[in-house]
Amino acid sequence: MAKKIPTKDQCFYVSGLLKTLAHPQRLLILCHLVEGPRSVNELTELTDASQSAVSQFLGRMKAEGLVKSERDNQFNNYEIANDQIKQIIQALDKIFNQ
Amino acid sequence: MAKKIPTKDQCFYVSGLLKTLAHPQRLLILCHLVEGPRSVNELTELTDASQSAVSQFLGRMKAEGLVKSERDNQFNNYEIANDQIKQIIQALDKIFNQ
DNA sequence: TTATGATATTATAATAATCTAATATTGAAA
DNA sequence: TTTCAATATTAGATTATTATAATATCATAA
Repeated sequence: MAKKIPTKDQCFYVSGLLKTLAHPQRLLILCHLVEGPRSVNELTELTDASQSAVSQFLGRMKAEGLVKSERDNQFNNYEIANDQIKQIIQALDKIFNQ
Repeated sequence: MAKKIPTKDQCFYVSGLLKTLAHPQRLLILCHLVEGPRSVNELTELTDASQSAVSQFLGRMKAEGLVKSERDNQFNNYEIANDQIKQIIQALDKIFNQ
């Protein structure tokens, strides 16, 4: 069977996701989130970005559907939004980390 | 065994690659190149970008090591530079195209 | 209440990316 | 040698992205 080349719409959609992934600290945050939910504070400590920056990263990734969050009183715990995102991170890990 | 979180250096490197991938027409070009080498003209016809834009896309992707090119007289045939790049495209295809 | 820790928002300056138009190069063919 | 097709380069205006600083919100504890 012949390979299917993606449509322009698909390329727009996927490249939009990649654009959000394509930032060193957002990517690092997502790698951590693959391990499980983390609070903003935890993620701030795990990266070397400021609290404001991390909150903005998470806000953008949430707006674009890469992560979701659940409030636990003062804490806001973020996690990977869906399996496609998890699969991208895992695929990148497999390709570059072995 | 515990999962390995990438180092900052790895995140910089991979996010740099992703940044170059994260463009609808560059991504489409790469999807075509997975099928085999293509000339600049062919790629210009397969996308709806101008010849100048396609040449610039290819130039950037070549500079960043995503593609390589081989001149065949007047033609310049581009292809995927290495297996890691091919694997990224194929992984994305698997995740989003099925 | 007041204070405090956790998080979000806003504004802004600096930088980077993008597209287009114009022009240059290069090899082959006439 | 002139022409033409294929490709590359350059310059510029426009727009997007980024990091930082300052401030706001909001829940809890004192």
